[in-house]
Amino acid sequence: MARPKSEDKQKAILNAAIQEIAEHGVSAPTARIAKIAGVGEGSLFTYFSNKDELLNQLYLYIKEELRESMMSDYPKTESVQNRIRHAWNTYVKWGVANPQKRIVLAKLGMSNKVSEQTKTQGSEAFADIFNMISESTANGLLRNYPTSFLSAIMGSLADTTMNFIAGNPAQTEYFNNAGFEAFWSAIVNA
Amino acid sequence: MARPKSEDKQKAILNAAIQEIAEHGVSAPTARIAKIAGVGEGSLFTYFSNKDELLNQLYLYIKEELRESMMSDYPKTESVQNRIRHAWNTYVKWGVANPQKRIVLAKLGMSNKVSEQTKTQGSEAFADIFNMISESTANGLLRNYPTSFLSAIMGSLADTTMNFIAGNPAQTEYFNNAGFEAFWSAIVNA
Amino acid sequence: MARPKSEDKQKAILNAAIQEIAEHGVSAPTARIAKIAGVGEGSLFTYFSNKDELLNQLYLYIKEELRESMMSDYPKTESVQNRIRHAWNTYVKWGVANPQKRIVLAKLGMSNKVSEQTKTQGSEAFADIFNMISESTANGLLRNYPTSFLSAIMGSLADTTMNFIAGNPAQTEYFNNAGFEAFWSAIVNA
Amino acid sequence: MARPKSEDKQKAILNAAIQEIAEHGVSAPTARIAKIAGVGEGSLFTYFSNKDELLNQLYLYIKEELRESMMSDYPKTESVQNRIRHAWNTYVKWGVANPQKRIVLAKLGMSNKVSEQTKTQGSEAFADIFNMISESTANGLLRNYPTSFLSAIMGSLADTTMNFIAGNPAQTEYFNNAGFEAFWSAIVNA
DNA sequence: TATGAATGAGGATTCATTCAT
DNA sequence: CATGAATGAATCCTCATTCAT
Repeated sequence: MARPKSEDKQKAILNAAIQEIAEHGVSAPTARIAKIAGVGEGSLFTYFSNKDELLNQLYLYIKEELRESMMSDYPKTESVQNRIRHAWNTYVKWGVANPQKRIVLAKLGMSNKVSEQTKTQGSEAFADIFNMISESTANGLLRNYPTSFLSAIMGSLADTTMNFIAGNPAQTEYFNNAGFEAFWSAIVNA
Repeated sequence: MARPKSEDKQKAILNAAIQEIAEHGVSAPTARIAKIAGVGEGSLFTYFSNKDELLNQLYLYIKEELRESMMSDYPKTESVQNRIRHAWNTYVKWGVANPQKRIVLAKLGMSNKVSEQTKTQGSEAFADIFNMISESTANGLLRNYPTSFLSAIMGSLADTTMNFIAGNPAQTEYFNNAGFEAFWSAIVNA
Repeated sequence: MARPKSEDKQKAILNAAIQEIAEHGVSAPTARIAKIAGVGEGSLFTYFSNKDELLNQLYLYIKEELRESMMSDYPKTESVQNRIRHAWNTYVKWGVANPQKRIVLAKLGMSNKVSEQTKTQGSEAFADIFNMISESTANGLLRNYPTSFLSAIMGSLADTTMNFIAGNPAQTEYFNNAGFEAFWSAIVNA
Repeated sequence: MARPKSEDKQKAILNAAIQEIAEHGVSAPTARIAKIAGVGEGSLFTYFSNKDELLNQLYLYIKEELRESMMSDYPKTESVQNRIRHAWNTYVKWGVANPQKRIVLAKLGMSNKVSEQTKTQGSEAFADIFNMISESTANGLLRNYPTSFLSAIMGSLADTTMNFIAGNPAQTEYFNNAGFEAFWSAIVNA
């Protein structure tokens, strides 16, 4: 019986980690994360066996949230361009709405604490988008680049776009459109 | 803090820092950096007043090296497209030839140890390119986006390109061309 | 703290403690002991108010088991030499058969967690042997040393003997005899 | 140049460790050891890479001191019995004079932190005594037991003797003689 | 100026014990 | 009564920085 491991507390720790890591980097002390999460220093380790584990779980946690954001109302039946646009829009929207999570994802991605396996696992969530791009390459709509390259282009241009929106929130619409325009031109078969 | 006699030692420290930070991140101990540089761990602090200072100097050191690589044979008199292509090529070439420096630049860029001022100062070295893009926007060759946005697009697509080359050295030529093609399509006025 | 229903669980904990302490020392975590015992980590504290209490009880538990081993078929009516030989044999036999318990007894004996009172209490179980030696000293069979000294000599030589048997199980018989021979010569009145 | 690693400080740490471990066991905190040694908490780790290393070095340090005590005026040319008596006397004398070191040696010997290799190395210092016993066995003076068994008997009886002296300092002479008498009877060929 | 020993604040992690369930 | 989640004090160790040499 005993007290069951609370999912709330686990999430509180993950969210506290987001806050702290966004602000102070991957080296943010576990003690501070615990404090912000409102749990004891030791409790963090009942939910994550060690800091690395926390970092890896955090990476997947954010990726999963992003996936949900992008996939919840994914228009499977629409045209490819519309679907790509939808992916772009939802990604940018999420990034703008969750600047800390975006930063943390980037910091974790750079860190050698997050394993390749975790990164791979994180990417798998986006298989739908990957497949869509893959098909569009096959049918000649997009340039004949490796799908992973096209995906990476999307990621990097969307990130750049988000950075500019973050710096100029008033021009969210403008940069979102400009970014997509550039992106689309970059990948579409001429 | 007067400029110390040995400029060699200063560079040895910077280069050691590149090695260590590339491999172990910004948290690489100063003691290890000093050891690899072949100087005493205290000596590091006669060349850099503290670790943050070292990190900021390192950022500028690498940026400067990159600038030299890109600008040494910059074809001032050629067409804009050729100059942009030259910038792209030299950037990618440098990045491929100096994977550690590229990683370090990225890690330092993410870190909150490198000040905004330093980052700004690092960008100033690329004023020529910035200006060229600026002019090309004005004369209608490029899309009418803020120059900083166009520059950022270049940076992010070039980085993406380098990542793929790093993963597939045999296809250096292919990805360099594909990346540039995408980039050029992204920015050129339709 | 009222005597809990399950005496089995109490013993399970004591036996688990033997295992863990033999292998990892007195600092073996209560959580691990509980786990091996198959009880919740909190339950351990319903059987023993704290770790020190567990350690002290464990000391007595093993001593008591040893006493039973040595006394169950104690030949009260035989000659002194035979009785001493019987004590020696049963002690060595027990130690060889229960190497972990022997180690734990030694580790607990060294530890400052086990109180003097507990140690005294543990010795009282061997009053019969003590008395026998005492009488034998009085009637001139044994050297005129304090009984406690003679007892200690027996303990240390038996321990040494067991160590050698542990290292050379094939020569159990040999070392048992050699050890007793040395012991008897050491204490008998010349 | 810099400050040279002070041998004094190293010894201060070892001696502080003796004090603390004698009193509080192998789990004595490094911080407290450092404090008693009069050095910073961190300094301990410039002399010993970690606590285990400290423990192993401490074991050898004490063994070496014991060896010096026993060997400094070892009467190589005297009769075997005299030499054995000398070894016994100097051992007991050392143990009585250094009760803490004796306890620490015992505690370290029990601990799984001290490696077998260290223990072996610690024994090698007593090769002279070992050889003497070996020869005496060969020429029939001592019982025909393995030398290591005879050595162990000496160690255990001497330890027992020291324990009694520690408990009754006024009877040092008595127990020393009684102990040796028992020991000699135990090992000499009848 | 160069060195690396010295330092203590800081950080990850463990663990006996408590207490909600 | 049984459980194991919750806790924070305690512990080992690291590291930027200082300073004696």
